Amino acid sequence: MPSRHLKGGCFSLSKEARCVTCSLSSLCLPLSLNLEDIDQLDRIIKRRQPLKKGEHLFRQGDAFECVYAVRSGSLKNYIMTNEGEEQITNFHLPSELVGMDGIDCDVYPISAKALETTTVCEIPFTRLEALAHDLPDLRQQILRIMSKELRDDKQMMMLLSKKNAEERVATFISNLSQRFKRRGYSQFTFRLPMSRNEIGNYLGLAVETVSRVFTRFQNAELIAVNGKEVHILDMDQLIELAGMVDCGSAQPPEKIAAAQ
Amino acid sequence: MPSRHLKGGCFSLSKEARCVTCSLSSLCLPLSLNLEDIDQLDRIIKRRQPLKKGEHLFRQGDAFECVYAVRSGSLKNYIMTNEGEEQITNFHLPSELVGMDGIDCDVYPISAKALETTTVCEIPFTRLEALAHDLPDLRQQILRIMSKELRDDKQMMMLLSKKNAEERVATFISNLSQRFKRRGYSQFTFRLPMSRNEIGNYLGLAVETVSRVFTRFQNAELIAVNGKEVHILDMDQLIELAGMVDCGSAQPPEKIAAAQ
DNA sequence: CGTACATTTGATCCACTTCAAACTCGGTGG
DNA sequence: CCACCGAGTTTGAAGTGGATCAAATGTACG
Repeated sequence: MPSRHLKGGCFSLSKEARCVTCSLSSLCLPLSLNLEDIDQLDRIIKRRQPLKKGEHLFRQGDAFECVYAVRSGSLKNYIMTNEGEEQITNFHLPSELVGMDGIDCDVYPISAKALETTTVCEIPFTRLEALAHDLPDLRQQILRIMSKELRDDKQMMMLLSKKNAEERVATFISNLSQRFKRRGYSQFTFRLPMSRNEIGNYLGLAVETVSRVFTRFQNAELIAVNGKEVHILDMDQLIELAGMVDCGSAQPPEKIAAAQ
Repeated sequence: MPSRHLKGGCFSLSKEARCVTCSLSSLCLPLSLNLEDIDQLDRIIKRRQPLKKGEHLFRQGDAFECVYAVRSGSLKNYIMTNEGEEQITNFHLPSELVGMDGIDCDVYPISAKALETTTVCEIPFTRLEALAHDLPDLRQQILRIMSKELRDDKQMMMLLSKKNAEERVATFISNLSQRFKRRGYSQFTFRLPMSRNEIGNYLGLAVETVSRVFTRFQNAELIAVNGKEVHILDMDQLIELAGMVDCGSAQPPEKIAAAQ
């Protein structure tokens, strides 16, 4: 299989930290690259020390230099309103790419902060760009990732402008569930890495409203909640309640839309 | 004084319709390309017959084949909720690129419809991709355009989840004003290409609310409105009211964020 | 010049926010 | 080992911004 020799200088941390052996590679940047190309990508990626909960990966206004792939843990992205309050724009789970919206600025337009202990792969953007010059598949994958984020953003706009509180929370939970599933975790039982406050901020709701909807869902036996632990008891109804399916958010674009 | 006509750079269509002579090229895809490269880009671009008001450029679910640059007129993008109502996700003015969020689907995830008589440049995506293989500047420009859209989307999320009705409308008007200005039109006097209904849909407000805010602004002598004609009387206060500056939405990323 | 549609205005209603207070839980130090 | 603290969460009560309903006015266009 891998004809290439292991690159020199892989000690303690870096030993296992290679794209070829990474269980997330099929969801991440290396997708659709062949082994040699993955190896090239590997060489420009730095594995950083884990971030502790609450630490920033980067701050709005920092010089834009790298994009990052989450390896474990989770992050939130947020921007600041001019009154100084934060608006969370995204949560990131393992395999997801962070920082792509800084490409045409010299600085990151958003901040990224760890919700728990989190490890990331650091990818210097200029080197990624240079590599993409030679690897059409990598280029395409970058575009795919960005256009997927664009589509997710449109779904989020729809949520914020058309859905009521229950639909928002149902959408949020079922979306998380699908993402966990894709990453090999249970789709029915998981731990929310973010606080109620952060959920509310993200969904455009007051904390109290989020809390109330959680209890309502619990009473309706849709879910069972214990602090941050969530069990989904009735997935069908939850998705039904969520309203619209997040087409393309969880699954690759099969022939879903073809039916239309 | 009435707003000038949109001079997308064409009288008899195909003859004048070349990127090199197009007045929009500095805002559009050719930005930062040299003359030769522009010429190459030119060759893959098709100029279509103008769309009439209400016609679709493409529909959600159509096979994804091309991206489009608006040359004159304007478009709206929208997605359908599963109840069949539309959610407008964007309005597009001349020089703006449409359809990039379809890249990783086989189909367009949104619809694009003309708000008025509109001409576009049609760019077959596979050919664009092939060309981008040889032109790093073009590649970068594509990334820039997409990442700019990502940033605009985050701003929109902030608007939808944190701003009240007046702030939303003020943001909307001042944002349009800046975009018109960049394109060489008056920033103080312009014609809204969309209906009140569409504004409300886009901003997550009921039509009635939009209308009320317009009259309130008019009474406060912030703006003067006559149907779709808008005069901005007090730009400073309007921007003040809009709350947060759309950093990067209108201007290229100067050293705005550096101050932080 | 009249019909259909878009916009405006007024009156009422309601989902969510806000304010206030109790409760839970993980951690910490006496 | 347990009392205590503070942040996060839940619950209750009251207030409100914008939605909805209804109707009048304005406007485009065949």
